[in-house]
Amino acid sequence: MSESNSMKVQQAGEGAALALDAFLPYRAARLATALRRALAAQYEQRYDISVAEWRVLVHLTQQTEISVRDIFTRVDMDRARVTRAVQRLAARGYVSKLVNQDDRRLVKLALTTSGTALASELSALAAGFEAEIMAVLPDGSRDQLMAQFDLIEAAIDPSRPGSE
Amino acid sequence: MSESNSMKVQQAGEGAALALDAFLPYRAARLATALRRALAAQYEQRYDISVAEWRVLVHLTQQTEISVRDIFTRVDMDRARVTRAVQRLAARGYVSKLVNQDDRRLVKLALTTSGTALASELSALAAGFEAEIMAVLPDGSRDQLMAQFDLIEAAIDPSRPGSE
DNA sequence: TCATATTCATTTCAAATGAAATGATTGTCA
DNA sequence: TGACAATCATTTCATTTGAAATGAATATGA
Repeated sequence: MSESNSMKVQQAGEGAALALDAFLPYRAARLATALRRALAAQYEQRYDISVAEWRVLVHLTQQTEISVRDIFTRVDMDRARVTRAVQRLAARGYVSKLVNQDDRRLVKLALTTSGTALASELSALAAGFEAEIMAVLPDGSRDQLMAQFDLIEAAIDPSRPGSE
Repeated sequence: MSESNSMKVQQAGEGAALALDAFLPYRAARLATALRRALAAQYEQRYDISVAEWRVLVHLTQQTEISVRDIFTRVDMDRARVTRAVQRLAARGYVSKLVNQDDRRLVKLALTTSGTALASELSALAAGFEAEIMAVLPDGSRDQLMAQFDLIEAAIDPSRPGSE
């Protein structure tokens, strides 16, 4: 510590002082972290489910008989993370994992009965959480936000337009 | 694989099928990741700077003579991550680290001359990146987004209202 | 048909992460 | 004043992460 330094320290300012609090990537990251933490606090200990596992579970409520690839291309996790989440969920009996006989490289994932029950509980929890937050925003904010998010994502990665 | 299973698989649906694509925490996470990746792609290799280091640098353009604590309470990184980012930045001469003589537990961080120069380049890069994205949104979207983000964050953590 | 390329899920391994422990300093209050 | 609590930055250590390697299966094309 207290490095013997002949380095010159310069006052901040003058240059291009980026306003971090109004900088979209920073604000988006901060918002996402706050939301993730607050939501995870409601299910992580109670159900012993990680964020990655939560995402896989909820995704499986939308489409069943789906592969690992189907999930990680949409859910913004890499293949390894999905594989691990699925392993834990399968080990606990929430998800069934079968080989797709049409293409035996693929895995056929589906919720089990207990997985469906758990996913329902988690979905209800999540919906309630979101409703509480949305209550503080003006009407129509949600659709507005989603539309803006869509536009921004399209601007970043033009190869992934719209929903799918 | 192909676990011998007598588990029953249930069709998805019926329960509470949460619409993931319209679920705020999920969409915020996806947006934040997309933005972070796209921006980092522009500076990580070119300047050999990590995301954490970028945040510390830019934060130091806003306020100098600041402590590790000042940064991690605002920048959404834990203490260890800030400490490590600062260490790498100091080792490369971008940041000076001195003991605060008023309270010798605290560190007094500041940009060096070369750190200021680097931060300026990075800020310009970031501003350009953001401008490109904002160009696809209707006028006024930025302020609208920031206002909405503020409200949401306030709803999540009432102890951290507004900017400060 | 056969050789090669591609795709998928998993595993490996090095690096990043963060909760808790540590050591140093300052604050509190009897 | 002195004992104890609180705060700060750092380090430790076990876990998580993700890029690349692996092995298995399918697609391609000569």
